[in-house]
Amino acid sequence: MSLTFASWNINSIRTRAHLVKDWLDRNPDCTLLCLQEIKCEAHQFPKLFEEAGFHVAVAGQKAYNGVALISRVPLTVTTDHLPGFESDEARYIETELEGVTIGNLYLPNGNSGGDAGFAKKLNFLEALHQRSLTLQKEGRSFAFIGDYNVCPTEEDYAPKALSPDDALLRPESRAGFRRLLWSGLTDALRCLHPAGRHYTFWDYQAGAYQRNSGLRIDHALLSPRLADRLTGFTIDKDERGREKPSDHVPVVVSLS
DNA sequence: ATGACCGTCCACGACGGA
Repeated sequence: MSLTFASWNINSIRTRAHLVKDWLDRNPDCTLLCLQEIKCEAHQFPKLFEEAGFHVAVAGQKAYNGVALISRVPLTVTTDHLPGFESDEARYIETELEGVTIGNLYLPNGNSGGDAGFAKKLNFLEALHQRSLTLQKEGRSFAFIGDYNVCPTEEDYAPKALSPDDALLRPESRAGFRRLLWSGLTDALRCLHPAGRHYTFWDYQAGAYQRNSGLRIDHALLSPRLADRLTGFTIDKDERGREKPSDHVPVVVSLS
């Protein structure tokens, strides 16, 4: 049975609900959309999706962070936080869909809050690694999809788009991402495109999109049996050119 | 060479984002 799901850091769902609804209408094959940075509490999440027949699950908070699921089929939430990541911040929600566990994540950026802020980023990566081991031990097929705030290699950001000591590039951040790969997971984009620059984010400043000065920070990591079903990983770059866009674009995973 | 954006809130400036 085929399955298509997507991820999009929307940078405020209340500001961009119409863009999300338009996108869903133009992508009828996408069963589940994972959102990050909704920047609101559950009760503030726009009602138009449920009014249109979608199923919605929200892990929200005031002003910052927040993740949500919008589904064409009824939703079962397995957890609304990442086990082992001790924090009030709403950064993880997980569902099970057609026998596949899908973890929707928003990793801490790690540039603010000094050493403690960076440690929070590494703690999240380690908790995600533990989640990977747990799910594999349980024999489950799963995907971790979302905004990782990590450029895994030098090929994953435009020259000079970030300062060399940025938290998105730090060796410890990249080691945390590689540890997920070593646990057996497959980077969907690199599975299909082993080389080449494919960005998912362009800063609002300095005409970054027009200059294609972007980053690859939105990723989908797949468990082994799911990776065997991978048929497509699409970056919907055109969304960045719309009126009042998010700074991230949707990424879409297709499985056979 | 430099600066350049955006969304949120006990809102008109500070903070976080990346």
